[in-house]
Amino acid sequence: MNTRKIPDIIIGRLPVYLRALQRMADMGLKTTSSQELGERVGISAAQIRKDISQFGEFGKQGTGYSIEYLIDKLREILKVDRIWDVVVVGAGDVGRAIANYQGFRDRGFHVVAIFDSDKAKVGQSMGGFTVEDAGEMVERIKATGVRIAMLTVPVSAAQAVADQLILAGVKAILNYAPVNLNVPNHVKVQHIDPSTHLQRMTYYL
Amino acid sequence: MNTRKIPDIIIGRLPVYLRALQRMADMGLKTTSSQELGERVGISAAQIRKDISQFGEFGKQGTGYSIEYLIDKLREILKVDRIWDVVVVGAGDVGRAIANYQGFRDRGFHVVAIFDSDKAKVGQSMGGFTVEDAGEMVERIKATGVRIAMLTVPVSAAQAVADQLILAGVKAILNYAPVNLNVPNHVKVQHIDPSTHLQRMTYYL
DNA sequence: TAGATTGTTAATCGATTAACAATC
DNA sequence: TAGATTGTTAATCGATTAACAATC
Repeated sequence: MNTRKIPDIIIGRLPVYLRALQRMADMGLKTTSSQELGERVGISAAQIRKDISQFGEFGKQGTGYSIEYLIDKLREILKVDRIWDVVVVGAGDVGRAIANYQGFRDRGFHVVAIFDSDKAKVGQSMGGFTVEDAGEMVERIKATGVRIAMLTVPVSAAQAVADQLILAGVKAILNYAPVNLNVPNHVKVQHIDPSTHLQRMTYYL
Repeated sequence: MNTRKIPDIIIGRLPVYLRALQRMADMGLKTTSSQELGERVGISAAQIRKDISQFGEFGKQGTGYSIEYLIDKLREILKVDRIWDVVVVGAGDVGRAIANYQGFRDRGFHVVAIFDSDKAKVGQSMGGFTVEDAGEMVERIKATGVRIAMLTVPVSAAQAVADQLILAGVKAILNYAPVNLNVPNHVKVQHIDPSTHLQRMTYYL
Protein backbone atom coordinates (compact mmCIF):
# COMPACT_ATOMS: atom_id res chain seq x y z
CA MET A 1 0.00 0.00 0.00
CA ASN A 2 1.04 3.51 -0.81
CA THR A 3 1.43 5.43 2.43
CA ARG A 4 1.86 8.94 1.07
CA LYS A 5 -0.58 11.40 2.56
CA ILE A 6 -3.89 10.92 0.77
CA PRO A 7 -5.70 14.12 -0.24
CA ASP A 8 -8.91 14.75 1.69
CA ILE A 9 -10.82 15.14 -1.55
CA ILE A 10 -10.14 11.49 -2.30
CA ILE A 11 -11.15 10.42 1.20
CA GLY A 12 -14.39 12.27 0.65
CA ARG A 13 -15.20 10.19 -2.42
CA LEU A 14 -14.55 6.82 -0.83
CA PRO A 15 -17.78 6.75 1.22
CA VAL A 16 -19.69 7.47 -1.98
CA TYR A 17 -18.01 4.55 -3.73
CA LEU A 18 -18.69 2.37 -0.71
CA ARG A 19 -22.36 3.28 -0.64
CA ALA A 20 -22.75 2.46 -4.33
CA LEU A 21 -20.85 -0.81 -3.98
CA GLN A 22 -22.97 -1.90 -1.02
CA ARG A 23 -26.06 -1.21 -3.04
CA MET A 24 -24.67 -3.25 -5.93
CA ALA A 25 -23.92 -6.08 -3.52
CA ASP A 26 -27.50 -5.87 -2.22
CA MET A 27 -28.66 -6.23 -5.81
CA GLY A 28 -26.68 -9.45 -6.10
CA LEU A 29 -23.91 -8.15 -8.34
CA LYS A 30 -20.50 -9.78 -7.86
CA THR A 31 -18.04 -7.73 -9.90
CA THR A 32 -17.89 -4.27 -11.36
CA SER A 33 -15.56 -2.07 -13.40
CA SER A 34 -14.33 1.47 -12.90
CA GLN A 35 -16.54 2.30 -15.88
CA GLU A 36 -19.72 0.93 -14.32
CA LEU A 37 -19.05 2.29 -10.84
CA GLY A 38 -18.21 5.65 -12.35
CA GLU A 39 -21.51 5.81 -14.20
CA ARG A 40 -23.37 5.04 -10.99
CA VAL A 41 -21.70 7.73 -8.94
CA GLY A 42 -21.15 10.29 -11.69
CA ILE A 43 -17.36 10.23 -11.63
CA SER A 44 -14.97 9.35 -14.48
CA ALA A 45 -13.61 5.81 -14.69
CA ALA A 46 -10.05 7.15 -14.70
CA GLN A 47 -10.62 8.95 -11.44
CA ILE A 48 -12.17 5.93 -9.78
CA ARG A 49 -9.17 3.81 -10.74
CA LYS A 50 -6.73 6.46 -9.59
CA ASP A 51 -8.49 6.95 -6.27
CA ILE A 52 -8.67 3.24 -5.50
CA SER A 53 -5.10 2.60 -6.59
CA GLN A 54 -3.87 5.00 -3.90
CA PHE A 55 -4.48 2.22 -1.41
CA GLY A 56 -3.44 -0.91 -3.25
CA GLU A 57 -4.10 -3.05 -6.28
CA PHE A 58 -7.64 -4.21 -5.64
CA GLY A 59 -8.72 -4.95 -9.20
CA LYS A 60 -7.87 -7.45 -11.91
CA GLN A 61 -7.08 -6.54 -15.49
CA GLY A 62 -9.72 -7.82 -17.82
CA THR A 63 -12.35 -8.47 -15.17
CA GLY A 64 -12.48 -5.41 -12.92
CA TYR A 65 -13.16 -5.38 -9.17
CA SER A 66 -14.76 -7.96 -6.91
CA ILE A 67 -17.52 -5.95 -5.23
CA GLU A 68 -17.29 -7.83 -1.97
CA TYR A 69 -13.52 -7.50 -1.81
CA LEU A 70 -13.56 -3.81 -2.67
CA ILE A 71 -16.21 -3.18 -0.01
CA ASP A 72 -13.99 -4.92 2.54
CA LYS A 73 -11.00 -2.84 1.54
CA LEU A 74 -12.87 0.47 1.57
CA ARG A 75 -14.37 -0.32 4.97
CA GLU A 76 -10.90 -1.06 6.24
CA ILE A 77 -9.45 2.14 4.80
CA LEU A 78 -12.26 4.28 6.18
CA LYS A 79 -12.09 2.39 9.50
CA VAL A 80 -15.73 1.37 9.28
CA ASP A 81 -14.78 -2.30 9.44
CA ARG A 82 -15.95 -1.86 13.04
CA ILE A 83 -18.91 -0.17 14.78
CA TRP A 84 -18.30 3.29 16.24
CA ASP A 85 -20.31 4.50 19.20
CA VAL A 86 -21.90 7.89 18.61
CA VAL A 87 -23.71 10.31 20.92
CA VAL A 88 -26.47 12.68 19.85
CA VAL A 89 -26.80 16.08 21.51
CA GLY A 90 -30.17 17.72 21.13
CA ALA A 91 -33.44 15.83 21.47
CA GLY A 92 -35.50 17.82 19.00
CA ASP A 93 -36.99 16.61 15.73
CA VAL A 94 -33.63 15.93 14.16
CA GLY A 95 -32.39 14.14 17.27
CA ARG A 96 -35.49 11.99 17.18
CA ALA A 97 -35.03 11.19 13.50
CA ILE A 98 -31.46 10.09 14.22
CA ALA A 99 -32.49 8.07 17.28
CA ASN A 100 -35.14 6.26 15.25
CA TYR A 101 -33.01 5.70 12.15
CA GLN A 102 -32.01 2.08 11.69
CA GLY A 103 -29.56 2.62 8.87
CA PHE A 104 -26.42 3.68 10.75
CA ARG A 105 -25.45 0.22 11.92
CA ASP A 106 -24.76 -1.09 8.41
CA ARG A 107 -22.55 1.90 7.75
CA GLY A 108 -20.43 1.53 10.88
CA PHE A 109 -22.19 3.57 13.55
CA HIS A 110 -24.23 2.94 16.67
CA VAL A 111 -26.03 5.62 18.63
CA VAL A 112 -25.47 5.01 22.35
CA ALA A 113 -27.01 8.05 24.02
CA ILE A 114 -29.01 11.20 23.42
CA PHE A 115 -28.65 14.32 25.55
CA ASP A 116 -30.66 17.49 26.00
CA SER A 117 -30.42 20.44 28.37
CA ASP A 118 -34.18 20.88 28.56
CA LYS A 119 -35.31 19.32 31.86
CA ALA A 120 -38.72 18.70 30.34
CA LYS A 121 -37.15 16.39 27.76
CA VAL A 122 -34.75 14.60 30.10
CA GLY A 123 -36.14 11.20 31.06
CA GLN A 124 -38.43 11.02 28.02
CA SER A 125 -38.18 8.03 25.74
CA MET A 126 -36.92 8.62 22.20
CA GLY A 127 -36.25 5.89 19.66
CA GLY A 128 -35.47 3.31 22.31
CA PHE A 129 -33.30 5.72 24.31
CA THR A 130 -34.02 7.71 27.39
CA VAL A 131 -33.03 11.35 26.92
CA GLU A 132 -30.21 12.15 29.33
CA ASP A 133 -29.31 15.39 31.05
CA ALA A 134 -26.78 17.42 29.07
CA GLY A 135 -25.23 18.38 32.40
CA GLU A 136 -23.91 14.85 32.67
CA MET A 137 -22.77 14.67 29.07
CA VAL A 138 -19.08 15.41 29.55
CA GLU A 139 -18.68 12.83 32.31
CA ARG A 140 -20.62 10.22 30.38
CA ILE A 141 -18.56 10.71 27.24
CA LYS A 142 -15.31 10.64 29.16
CA ALA A 143 -16.38 7.46 30.93
CA THR A 144 -17.44 5.67 27.76
CA GLY A 145 -14.70 6.97 25.46
CA VAL A 146 -17.06 7.94 22.66
CA ARG A 147 -15.24 9.93 19.98
CA ILE A 148 -18.04 10.86 17.61
CA ALA A 149 -20.97 13.19 18.21
CA MET A 150 -23.92 14.46 16.22
CA LEU A 151 -24.89 17.97 17.16
CA THR A 152 -28.57 18.85 16.69
CA VAL A 153 -28.90 21.78 19.09
CA PRO A 154 -29.97 25.33 18.12
CA VAL A 155 -27.41 27.70 16.61
CA SER A 156 -27.29 29.69 19.85
CA ALA A 157 -25.98 26.67 21.77
CA ALA A 158 -23.87 24.97 19.12
CA GLN A 159 -20.44 26.44 19.85
CA ALA A 160 -20.73 25.99 23.62
CA VAL A 161 -21.85 22.38 23.23
CA ALA A 162 -19.06 21.73 20.73
CA ASP A 163 -16.55 23.09 23.24
CA GLN A 164 -17.88 20.69 25.86
CA LEU A 165 -17.77 17.75 23.47
CA ILE A 166 -14.14 18.49 22.67
CA LEU A 167 -13.38 18.79 26.37
CA ALA A 168 -14.92 15.35 26.79
CA GLY A 169 -12.64 13.88 24.15
CA VAL A 170 -14.84 13.91 21.05
CA LYS A 171 -12.76 13.99 17.87
CA ALA A 172 -15.44 14.09 15.16
CA ILE A 173 -18.57 16.23 15.12
CA LEU A 174 -21.39 16.02 12.63
CA ASN A 175 -22.92 19.46 13.00
CA TYR A 176 -26.59 19.96 12.09
CA ALA A 177 -26.62 23.53 13.40
CA PRO A 178 -26.34 26.03 10.53
CA VAL A 179 -23.27 27.75 11.94
CA ASN A 180 -19.52 27.36 11.56
CA LEU A 181 -17.80 25.88 14.59
CA ASN A 182 -14.37 26.86 15.87
CA VAL A 183 -12.52 23.71 16.78
CA PRO A 184 -8.86 22.76 17.26
CA ASN A 185 -6.98 21.10 14.42
CA HIS A 186 -7.24 17.62 15.83
CA VAL A 187 -11.04 17.71 15.73
CA LYS A 188 -12.93 17.03 12.50
CA VAL A 189 -16.22 18.72 11.71
CA GLN A 190 -18.70 17.99 8.95
CA HIS A 191 -21.75 20.12 8.32
CA ILE A 192 -25.27 19.14 7.39
CA ASP A 193 -27.23 22.21 6.43
CA PRO A 194 -30.08 21.68 3.98
CA SER A 195 -30.43 25.41 3.23
CA THR A 196 -26.83 25.57 2.09
CA HIS A 197 -27.40 22.69 -0.30
CA LEU A 198 -30.59 24.25 -1.60
CA GLN A 199 -28.86 27.59 -2.18
CA ARG A 200 -26.19 25.84 -4.14
CA MET A 201 -28.88 24.62 -6.54
CA THR A 202 -30.96 27.77 -6.87
CA TYR A 203 -28.00 29.46 -8.57
CA TYR A 204 -28.66 27.22 -11.56
CA LEU A 205 -32.44 27.62 -11.66
CA MET B 1 -19.85 41.95 -13.59
CA ASN B 2 -17.76 39.18 -14.99
CA THR B 3 -20.04 36.83 -16.90
CA ARG B 4 -17.63 33.99 -17.59
CA LYS B 5 -18.87 30.63 -16.46
CA ILE B 6 -18.34 30.44 -12.73
CA PRO B 7 -16.90 27.14 -11.44
CA ASP B 8 -19.33 25.12 -9.35
CA ILE B 9 -16.79 24.88 -6.56
CA ILE B 10 -17.06 28.63 -6.09
CA ILE B 11 -20.86 28.52 -6.16
CA GLY B 12 -20.66 25.90 -3.44
CA ARG B 13 -18.75 28.25 -1.15
CA LEU B 14 -21.09 31.21 -1.55
CA PRO B 15 -23.85 29.80 0.68
CA VAL B 16 -21.24 29.26 3.38
CA TYR B 17 -20.11 32.87 3.11
CA LEU B 18 -23.73 33.99 3.16
CA ARG B 19 -24.51 31.98 6.28
CA ALA B 20 -21.51 33.44 8.10
CA LEU B 21 -22.35 36.97 6.99
CA GLN B 22 -25.96 36.64 8.11
CA ARG B 23 -24.75 35.49 11.49
CA MET B 24 -22.39 38.46 11.71
CA ALA B 25 -25.28 40.76 10.81
CA ASP B 26 -27.37 39.16 13.57
CA MET B 27 -24.53 39.91 15.97
CA GLY B 28 -24.75 43.57 14.98
CA LEU B 29 -21.53 43.76 12.94
CA LYS B 30 -21.56 46.23 10.06
CA THR B 31 -18.39 45.56 8.08
CA THR B 32 -15.91 42.74 7.68
CA SER B 33 -12.73 41.91 5.79
CA SER B 34 -11.73 38.93 3.69
CA GLN B 35 -9.37 38.13 6.56
CA GLU B 36 -12.08 38.03 9.22
CA LEU B 37 -14.64 36.23 7.08
CA GLY B 38 -11.98 33.72 6.08
CA GLU B 39 -11.16 32.93 9.69
CA ARG B 40 -14.81 32.34 10.43
CA VAL B 41 -15.39 29.93 7.58
CA GLY B 42 -11.94 28.35 7.47
CA ILE B 43 -10.96 29.62 4.02
CA SER B 44 -8.01 31.83 3.06
CA ALA B 45 -8.55 35.55 2.70
CA ALA B 46 -7.14 35.45 -0.84
CA GLN B 47 -9.69 32.87 -1.89
CA ILE B 48 -12.58 34.79 -0.38
CA ARG B 49 -11.55 37.91 -2.27
CA LYS B 50 -11.09 35.97 -5.50
CA ASP B 51 -14.44 34.23 -5.17
CA ILE B 52 -16.36 37.41 -4.45
CA SER B 53 -14.59 39.38 -7.16
CA GLN B 54 -15.93 36.95 -9.77
CA PHE B 55 -19.24 38.76 -9.47
CA GLY B 56 -18.26 42.37 -9.07
CA GLU B 57 -16.38 44.82 -6.91
CA PHE B 58 -18.29 44.64 -3.66
CA GLY B 59 -15.58 45.78 -1.25
CA LYS B 60 -13.68 48.96 -0.50
CA GLN B 61 -9.92 49.18 -0.17
CA GLY B 62 -8.93 50.01 3.34
CA THR B 63 -12.29 49.21 4.92
CA GLY B 64 -13.39 45.85 3.58
CA TYR B 65 -16.96 44.79 2.87
CA SER B 66 -20.27 46.14 4.10
CA ILE B 67 -21.92 43.04 5.57
CA GLU B 68 -25.42 44.12 4.62
CA TYR B 69 -24.42 44.95 1.06
CA LEU B 70 -22.48 41.73 0.58
CA ILE B 71 -25.42 39.72 1.92
CA ASP B 72 -27.68 41.44 -0.60
CA LYS B 73 -25.30 40.69 -3.45
CA LEU B 74 -24.81 37.05 -2.50
CA ARG B 75 -28.55 36.55 -2.14
CA GLU B 76 -28.99 38.06 -5.58
CA ILE B 77 -26.27 35.87 -7.12
CA LEU B 78 -27.62 32.69 -5.52
CA LYS B 79 -31.18 33.74 -6.43
CA VAL B 80 -32.30 33.61 -2.83
CA ASP B 81 -33.34 37.25 -2.91
CA ARG B 82 -36.78 35.67 -3.19
CA ILE B 83 -38.65 32.80 -1.50
CA TRP B 84 -38.71 29.48 -3.32
CA ASP B 85 -41.58 27.06 -2.84
CA VAL B 86 -40.43 23.57 -1.95
CA VAL B 87 -42.25 20.25 -1.64
CA VAL B 88 -41.30 17.44 0.70
CA VAL B 89 -41.82 13.83 -0.34
CA GLY B 90 -41.88 11.32 2.49
CA ALA B 91 -43.69 11.98 5.78
CA GLY B 92 -41.36 10.05 8.07
CA ASP B 93 -39.21 11.43 10.84
CA VAL B 94 -37.05 13.47 8.48
CA GLY B 95 -40.11 14.79 6.65
CA ARG B 96 -41.56 15.83 10.00
CA ALA B 97 -38.34 17.55 11.06
CA ILE B 98 -38.36 19.51 7.81
CA ALA B 99 -42.05 20.37 8.12
CA ASN B 100 -41.50 21.67 11.65
CA TYR B 101 -38.28 23.55 10.92
CA GLN B 102 -38.73 27.31 10.99
CA GLY B 103 -35.30 28.18 9.63
CA PHE B 104 -35.83 27.78 5.88
CA ARG B 105 -37.71 31.02 5.35
CA ASP B 106 -34.75 33.23 6.27
CA ARG B 107 -32.60 31.32 3.83
CA GLY B 108 -34.97 31.61 0.88
CA PHE B 109 -37.27 28.59 1.06
CA HIS B 110 -40.85 27.83 1.96
CA VAL B 111 -42.29 24.36 2.31
CA VAL B 112 -45.70 24.26 0.64
CA ALA B 113 -46.69 20.60 0.76
CA ILE B 114 -45.69 17.21 2.09
CA PHE B 115 -46.54 13.96 0.31
CA ASP B 116 -46.50 10.30 1.28
CA SER B 117 -47.67 7.14 -0.44
CA ASP B 118 -48.75 5.50 2.82
CA LYS B 119 -52.54 5.86 3.03
CA ALA B 120 -52.28 5.70 6.82
CA LYS B 121 -50.25 8.89 6.81
CA VAL B 122 -52.27 10.76 4.20
CA GLY B 123 -54.58 13.25 5.89
CA GLN B 124 -52.51 13.39 9.07
CA SER B 125 -51.30 16.73 10.31
CA MET B 126 -47.56 17.38 10.28
CA GLY B 127 -45.94 20.67 11.20
CA GLY B 128 -48.94 22.70 10.11
CA PHE B 129 -49.41 20.73 6.91
CA THR B 130 -51.78 17.96 6.01
CA VAL B 131 -49.95 15.03 4.49
CA GLU B 132 -51.08 14.63 0.89
CA ASP B 133 -51.40 11.53 -1.26
CA ALA B 134 -48.26 10.90 -3.32
CA GLY B 135 -50.56 9.76 -6.10
CA GLU B 136 -51.57 13.36 -6.61
CA MET B 137 -48.05 14.70 -6.33
CA VAL B 138 -47.23 15.07 -10.02
CA GLU B 139 -50.44 16.95 -10.77
CA ARG B 140 -50.04 19.20 -7.74
CA ILE B 141 -46.46 20.08 -8.63
CA LYS B 142 -47.35 20.73 -12.24
CA ALA B 143 -50.25 22.95 -11.18
CA THR B 144 -48.21 24.97 -8.71
CA GLY B 145 -44.97 25.15 -10.69
CA VAL B 146 -42.75 24.14 -7.77
CA ARG B 147 -39.21 23.47 -8.93
CA ILE B 148 -37.49 22.27 -5.75
CA ALA B 149 -38.13 19.05 -3.84
CA MET B 150 -36.73 17.41 -0.75
CA LEU B 151 -36.75 13.65 -0.97
CA THR B 152 -37.06 11.79 2.34
CA VAL B 153 -38.42 8.45 1.13
CA PRO B 154 -36.73 5.06 1.65
CA VAL B 155 -33.89 4.01 -0.67
CA SER B 156 -36.18 1.50 -2.36
CA ALA B 157 -38.52 4.27 -3.55
CA ALA B 158 -36.07 7.09 -4.16
CA GLN B 159 -35.32 6.64 -7.86
CA ALA B 160 -38.96 6.11 -8.82
CA VAL B 161 -40.06 9.18 -6.86
CA ALA B 162 -37.22 11.23 -8.36
CA ASP B 163 -38.39 10.20 -11.84
CA GLN B 164 -41.89 11.41 -11.00
CA LEU B 165 -40.60 14.69 -9.61
CA ILE B 166 -38.66 15.33 -12.79
CA LEU B 167 -41.71 14.45 -14.84
CA ALA B 168 -43.60 17.05 -12.81
CA GLY B 169 -41.03 19.70 -13.65
CA VAL B 170 -38.81 19.69 -10.56
CA LYS B 171 -35.32 20.97 -11.35
CA ALA B 172 -33.56 20.64 -7.99
CA ILE B 173 -33.71 17.70 -5.60
CA LEU B 174 -32.28 17.56 -2.12
CA ASN B 175 -31.97 13.83 -1.62
CA TYR B 176 -31.98 12.42 1.91
CA ALA B 177 -32.07 8.82 0.67
CA PRO B 178 -28.60 7.24 0.86
CA VAL B 179 -28.49 6.29 -2.80
CA ASN B 180 -27.25 7.93 -6.01
CA LEU B 181 -29.98 9.15 -8.29
CA ASN B 182 -29.91 9.05 -12.08
CA VAL B 183 -31.19 12.33 -13.37
CA PRO B 184 -30.96 14.24 -16.65
CA ASN B 185 -28.38 17.00 -16.99
CA HIS B 186 -30.82 19.82 -16.49
CA VAL B 187 -31.74 18.56 -13.00
CA LYS B 188 -29.52 19.31 -10.00
CA VAL B 189 -29.19 16.90 -7.10
CA GLN B 190 -27.59 17.41 -3.72
CA HIS B 191 -27.19 14.62 -1.20
CA ILE B 192 -27.61 14.65 2.55
CA ASP B 193 -26.31 11.40 3.96
CA PRO B 194 -25.03 11.54 7.53
CA SER B 195 -23.28 8.16 7.29
CA THR B 196 -21.20 9.40 4.38
CA HIS B 197 -20.10 12.42 6.39
CA LEU B 198 -19.29 10.27 9.40
CA GLN B 199 -17.26 7.86 7.28
CA ARG B 200 -15.28 10.76 5.93
CA MET B 201 -14.22 11.59 9.48
CA THR B 202 -13.50 8.09 10.79
CA TYR B 203 -10.62 7.83 8.34
CA TYR B 204 -8.79 10.38 10.48
CA LEU B 205 -9.60 8.82 13.87
C1' DT C 1 -6.04 -16.58 -27.97
C1' DA C 2 -8.77 -12.09 -28.18
C1' DG C 3 -11.05 -8.86 -25.61
C1' DA C 4 -11.41 -6.31 -21.55
C1' DT C 5 -9.85 -3.62 -17.91
C1' DT C 6 -6.53 -2.40 -14.55
C1' DG C 7 -2.71 0.58 -12.60
C1' DT C 8 0.20 4.18 -13.77
C1' DT C 9 2.54 7.82 -16.31
C1' DA C 10 2.55 12.07 -18.63
C1' DA C 11 -0.17 15.83 -20.17
C1' DT C 12 -3.67 18.86 -19.29
C1' DC C 13 -6.56 21.44 -16.80
C1' DG C 14 -8.16 24.05 -12.94
C1' DA C 15 -7.82 25.93 -8.29
C1' DT C 16 -5.24 28.19 -4.71
C1' DT C 17 -1.84 31.22 -2.98
C1' DA C 18 1.37 35.03 -2.86
C1' DA C 19 2.29 39.47 -3.89
C1' DC C 20 1.37 44.14 -4.76
C1' DA C 21 -0.41 48.32 -7.11
C1' DA C 22 -4.44 50.85 -6.43
C1' DT C 23 -7.07 53.31 -3.42
C1' DC C 24 -10.24 54.04 0.41
C1' DT D 1 -1.55 61.52 5.61
C1' DA D 2 -0.64 56.62 7.14
C1' DG D 3 -2.56 52.34 7.56
C1' DA D 4 -5.54 48.96 5.88
C1' DT D 5 -7.55 46.16 2.57
C1' DT D 6 -9.33 45.34 -1.94
C1' DG D 7 -9.08 43.35 -6.74
C1' DT D 8 -6.10 41.20 -9.79
C1' DT D 9 -2.01 39.16 -11.83
C1' DA D 10 1.42 35.76 -11.98
C1' DA D 11 3.28 31.78 -9.84
C1' DT D 12 2.47 27.69 -7.64
C1' DC D 13 0.22 23.85 -6.46
C1' DG D 14 -2.91 20.07 -6.94
C1' DA D 15 -6.45 17.40 -9.33
C1' DT D 16 -8.28 15.33 -13.42
C1' DT D 17 -7.97 13.20 -17.77
C1' DA D 18 -5.99 10.69 -21.58
C1' DA D 19 -3.42 7.11 -23.07
C1' DC D 20 -1.41 2.69 -22.99
C1' DA D 21 1.59 -1.19 -21.46
C1' DA D 22 0.66 -4.94 -18.59
C1' DT D 23 -2.01 -8.74 -17.83
C1' DC D 24 -6.16 -11.29 -16.49
